[in-house]
Amino acid sequence: MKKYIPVLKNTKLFAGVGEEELALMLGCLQARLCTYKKGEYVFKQGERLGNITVLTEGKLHIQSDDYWGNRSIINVVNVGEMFGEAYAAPDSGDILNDVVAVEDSAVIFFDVKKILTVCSSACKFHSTVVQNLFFAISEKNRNLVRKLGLMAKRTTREKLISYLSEEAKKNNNGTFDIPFNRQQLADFLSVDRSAMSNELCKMRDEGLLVFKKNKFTLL
Amino acid sequence: MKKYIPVLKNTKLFAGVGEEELALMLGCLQARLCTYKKGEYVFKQGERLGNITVLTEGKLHIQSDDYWGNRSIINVVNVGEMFGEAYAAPDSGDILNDVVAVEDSAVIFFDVKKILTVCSSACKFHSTVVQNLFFAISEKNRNLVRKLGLMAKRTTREKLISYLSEEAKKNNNGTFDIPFNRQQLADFLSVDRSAMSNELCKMRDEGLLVFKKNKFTLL
DNA sequence: CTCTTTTCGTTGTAAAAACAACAGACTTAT
DNA sequence: ATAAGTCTGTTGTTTTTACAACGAAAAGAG
Repeated sequence: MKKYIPVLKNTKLFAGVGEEELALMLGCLQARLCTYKKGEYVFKQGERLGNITVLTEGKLHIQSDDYWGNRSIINVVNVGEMFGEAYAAPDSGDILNDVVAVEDSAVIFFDVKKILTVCSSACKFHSTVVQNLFFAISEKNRNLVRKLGLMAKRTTREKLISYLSEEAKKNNNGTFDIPFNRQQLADFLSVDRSAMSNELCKMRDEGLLVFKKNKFTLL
Repeated sequence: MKKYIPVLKNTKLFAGVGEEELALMLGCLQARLCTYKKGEYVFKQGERLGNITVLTEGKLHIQSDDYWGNRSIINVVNVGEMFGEAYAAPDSGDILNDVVAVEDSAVIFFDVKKILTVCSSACKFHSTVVQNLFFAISEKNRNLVRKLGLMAKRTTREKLISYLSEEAKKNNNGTFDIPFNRQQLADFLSVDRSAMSNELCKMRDEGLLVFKKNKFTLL
């Protein structure tokens, strides 16, 4: 687990905490490391959660499949990002989505109670972490609202334009890579893949954008 | 403002704080009361926010209108509920949605900094409020994910069934009132009103449910 | 390198939603 | 009580999406 300390140091959760303190806190917060092969589930819908988790290696999707097999990708978790923090409160109920590794991944679990309860001695950075946690969850909240704005768009084209514009803005560049293949992008936007592919090509033919595989350029 | 202390006492934000302490905290947290007539805006998209707010009277919608006039209702704020808490972090950026009074309303504003900074003396309940704030924002997070699940549904019928089922569960009763008229429900689900109305009537004719105005019964 | 599997674009058809327009029921204000 | 305005359901048309099926290109395995 030690080897991930440099990763943890750069997370939003542990912002402002030094490597030495971090090493101490790993014990204090009862950190556990688990690894997952591509395709394995970290959590499944309906489970209970008593942990806050940080992805230290790989990539995860937060998603759910409905009765008919339609998949909906809620969010992507990248290295250094946190997940499960919305279930930190004691009466949070079952988790609503699956969390699945889309690459070989490593996850560190922290005991929620240990984080929320101010500890006795060593960890003077404890209160920093609690505040970090609050800010991080606020940010996630804003991102969820942003995604809701995306999902509220009525047509596939509007969804694509909104999504790609945001990605361009995020990268400060009209050219950028998206973290999805076509099927995943369709699942993220909740549309049919072939219809989306069709619409993308129409937009390309109209001169709105160009793309090659996952690299897009807005014109 | 005093007259709203009983309301505040029952909010999730001030859970566990007595009325006397609350009276003190109002000053400590620099509470301000504002009232709004039906239809007035509390916040507009693009503004900055340095407050956490509690609705003490009336009803609000968090919504946004796109370029073509399509309205999307993100959420409803009822008496005793909080809003704006996702912008408590210092670098939260502009707010993404409008907040509008759908009834004559009263809102109490609290200074975010005063809440997050532990105060000197009187307010021994300060840390309670900070933890309440964290739990409340976690819950809102879960609700946003739930709404995303709704929006991910591909057809109007599926959206309706999901929404109405959740409302029934929330009320522990197959018969319940919804807080929307038809146009608002359509805006909440991001579908066309007439198409939705049509679908509702088809579902009624198929014997799935009955309704009269805002009162629905699932069968 | 060859074979297999996955990804992506393309097409045609069927289903669903958006849109527009309108009439009747219900509300609200005067 | 009347008139004006709003809300809701209904219908027909147009647009968009979903679905299914397939071939070519790309990626991965042996």
